[in-house]
Amino acid sequence: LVPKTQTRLTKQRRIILDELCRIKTHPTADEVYEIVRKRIPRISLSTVYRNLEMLAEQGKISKLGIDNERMRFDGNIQEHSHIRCIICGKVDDIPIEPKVTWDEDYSDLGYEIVSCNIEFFGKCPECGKIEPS
Amino acid sequence: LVPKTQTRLTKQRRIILDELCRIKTHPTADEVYEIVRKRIPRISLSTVYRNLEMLAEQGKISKLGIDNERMRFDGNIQEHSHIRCIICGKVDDIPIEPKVTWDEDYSDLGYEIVSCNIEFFGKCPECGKIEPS
DNA sequence: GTAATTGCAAAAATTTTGCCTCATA
DNA sequence: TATGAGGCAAAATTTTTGCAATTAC
Repeated sequence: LVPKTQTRLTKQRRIILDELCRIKTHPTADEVYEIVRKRIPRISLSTVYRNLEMLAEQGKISKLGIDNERMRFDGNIQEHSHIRCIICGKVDDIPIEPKVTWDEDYSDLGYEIVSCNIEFFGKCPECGKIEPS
Repeated sequence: LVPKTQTRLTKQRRIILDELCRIKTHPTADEVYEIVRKRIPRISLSTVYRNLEMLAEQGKISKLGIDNERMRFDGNIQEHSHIRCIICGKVDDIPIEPKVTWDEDYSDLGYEIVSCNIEFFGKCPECGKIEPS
């Protein structure tokens, strides 16, 4: 059995979540720190990191991009998508480009859309064997 | 006029590109360093970084994920996609989920596909004004 | 009261830069 | 031979960790 450890709603945690839900941008840890510091001047950056991590684990916030991402390089410059193993982090190529369509008119976003990238997530053959769903 | 600066094909650059095209994985800079080191034992990690950067700029290799990505957090846990400005890096929400379809049968990848993420790239209203295409 | 959490400082991990030497074109 | 590029070491940047003090429950 896993000893269930309670989580306490500290002022720091509450305010970090509160601010993150309020703002429309997608701040980095450092930016969250600067925002929260206006309400808790003595908060430390490591508290921000720890709480962002915990809130994301609990599904109360989400992370953009890939967890612990370091830049990866690809010698194949043909257009192709990737699939990333959610267990071991391995990245493989997907040979055929999927199609992306949307019904909504995105023009009022004000963005000029240039391209899009699709990344799949799944369990690779090895990890699927070890941890069957 | 921009003084065109020539690029030289050094042994280091040639071998980095060669190895990156050979392997099917998508190594980090550090992993490229370890691979290339078998052929050029005295190469330095900074040379690897510099060349990966240059090769990517020249379009001879590509980078997975976002350039200079730091982890970003989002207080909105509704499923939604994002669009990232290719000029200033700002990330905005896209309200309606686009649809992804594919014709190919991906089952022989051996992956159990769990989800996929679509990220759009474009010019945000501000940057589109400054640098019209 | 107990143990989860904080703040601080130091360490770890990743990437970039300065500078002098080397070697490609 | 001129200058782009490399090697090395140091700096910069981002994230994690150890620990004593604090605080939510």
